[in-house]
Amino acid sequence: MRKVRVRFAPSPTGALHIGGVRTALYNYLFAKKHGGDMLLRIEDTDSARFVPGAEAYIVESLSWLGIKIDEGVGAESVGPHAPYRQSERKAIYRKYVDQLLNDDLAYIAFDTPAELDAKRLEIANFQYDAKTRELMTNSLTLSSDEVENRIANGDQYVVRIKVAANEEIKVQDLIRGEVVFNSSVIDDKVLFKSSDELPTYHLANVVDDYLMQISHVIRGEEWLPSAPLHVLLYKYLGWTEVMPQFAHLPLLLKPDGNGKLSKRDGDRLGFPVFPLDWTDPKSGEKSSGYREAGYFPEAVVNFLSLLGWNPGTEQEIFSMQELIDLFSLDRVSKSGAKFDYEKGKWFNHKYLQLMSNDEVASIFQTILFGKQVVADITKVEKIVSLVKERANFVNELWGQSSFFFQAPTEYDAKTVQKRWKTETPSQMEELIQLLNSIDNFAAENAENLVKEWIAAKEYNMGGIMNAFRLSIVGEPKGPHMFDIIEVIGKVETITRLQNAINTINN
RNA sequence: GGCCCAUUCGUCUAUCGGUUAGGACAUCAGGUUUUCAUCCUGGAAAGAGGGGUUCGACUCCCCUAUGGGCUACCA
Repeated sequence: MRKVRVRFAPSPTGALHIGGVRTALYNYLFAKKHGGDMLLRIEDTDSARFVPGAEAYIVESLSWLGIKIDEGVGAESVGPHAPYRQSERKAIYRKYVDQLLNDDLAYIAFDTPAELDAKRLEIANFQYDAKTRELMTNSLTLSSDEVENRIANGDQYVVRIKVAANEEIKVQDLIRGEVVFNSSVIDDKVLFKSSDELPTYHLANVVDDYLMQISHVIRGEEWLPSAPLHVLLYKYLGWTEVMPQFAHLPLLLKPDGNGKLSKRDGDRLGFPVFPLDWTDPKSGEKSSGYREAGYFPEAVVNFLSLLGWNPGTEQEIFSMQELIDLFSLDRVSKSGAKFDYEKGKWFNHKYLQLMSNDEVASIFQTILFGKQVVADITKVEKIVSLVKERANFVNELWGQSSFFFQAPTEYDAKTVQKRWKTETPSQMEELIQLLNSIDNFAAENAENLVKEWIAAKEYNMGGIMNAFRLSIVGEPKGPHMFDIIEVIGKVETITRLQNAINTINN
């Protein structure tokens, strides 16, 4: 059995889409499951669409997510098939173009884009193929002298594959089974263009997969229609024996309505569709990423892994290693999955709860620094333990705990109206007296003493506690009152109570 | 238009001919928390339609419908 070698082969045309991330993830899981290699190859044969920074973005994204590249761009050691950028492999492809030309399996065509457009207008559903190639300007209709003259003359040309009419082409897909195409629906695709001496995607992809000994091609479903062309290329080049196995993944769809998930959906519905923040170098347009939105990479990986695959059990939370152990292409679903952002948040919530308080505290502390809040790490850790379960993201912790660090500057009007009665100020004065006399401010002790006082005075428990909370927090929210005052301490507690008495209703 | 792929609760999905069609997210109702949130318990919620095949179809086949992808000198 052949060594498993898979590749992720994006084009550096912008930020890596979350669907692409999932494709990379599935490739990675499959490779690691079978002890194989994961390659990263950059498919930049279209210089017009090249975007600076996109490649670095892709590498950083995969690294953040914990998808390790064994070979190619971004790998620790580049590998035996370098270079792994197609633009740097220019010299390699020409040989195979010539081979196809010599074997009469491809031909040279001179039709300009304008002429092709004209043909499309002239003939409805025009396709450059066995039926129409005789009508066009190419090496099949021109004399060989004429062809040579034109090339010598500097005329631009392309090399097209010569697809035979009406033959069955079978694609074996690991997810979908056998898919049969009729060769007549495939056009004579351009394989190479003289303008930049570069192959197009199809040829470069097949040649590189062959040379890099790729065993499995795992890619998005949008490639299924061109799979028969690729099968044909393997056949024409004499490589059928080592042709990789194909697996076409279902697409990620819009959360609402229909269609492929796009950047616009993220903007419209308010969630990231990219792993990392990205600013388009040309337009300056910004897109938000999962990392900066506060997601843990493990949560994103877990979430994406289950969008189109599941192990058949009711387990929901998986480490990368568990995913590797469990992954199997025959458990990948066939139909597209609508992107359910709410579930993504839930995954992050789960991972936040799983993370230890000191880990969360150290992340939270950097957020606190950004807010000019300096706090001892043990105090931050204690606060994290009290509010962590309320949050989906570390960056939500501030909203849940700011009152630990800052006294309220205003008091929620509705709560004041509801909880601050005429007798409240004098009760709070009494509470101050009581708290002042307590030496052990640990939550349990303070709670017992305060409750005893309330009972002895026959005060209303809710009336006291809610006014107390309003004084300390400023709003009707937050964890257990006595946990809060234990953290902020006696002096601060009394200060806040006094401040509330002085401020509210004045 | 043509070709290809797909179709189970609102969403992600389990089921690989015989099940009260299961789980999760979201939602609703109770409970806990004298706050808010969390959490716990429970409820509602699905086989696109029509034909076959079969003792028996969500499951296999065909048709229809719907959705999606592709249809460039882009990937």
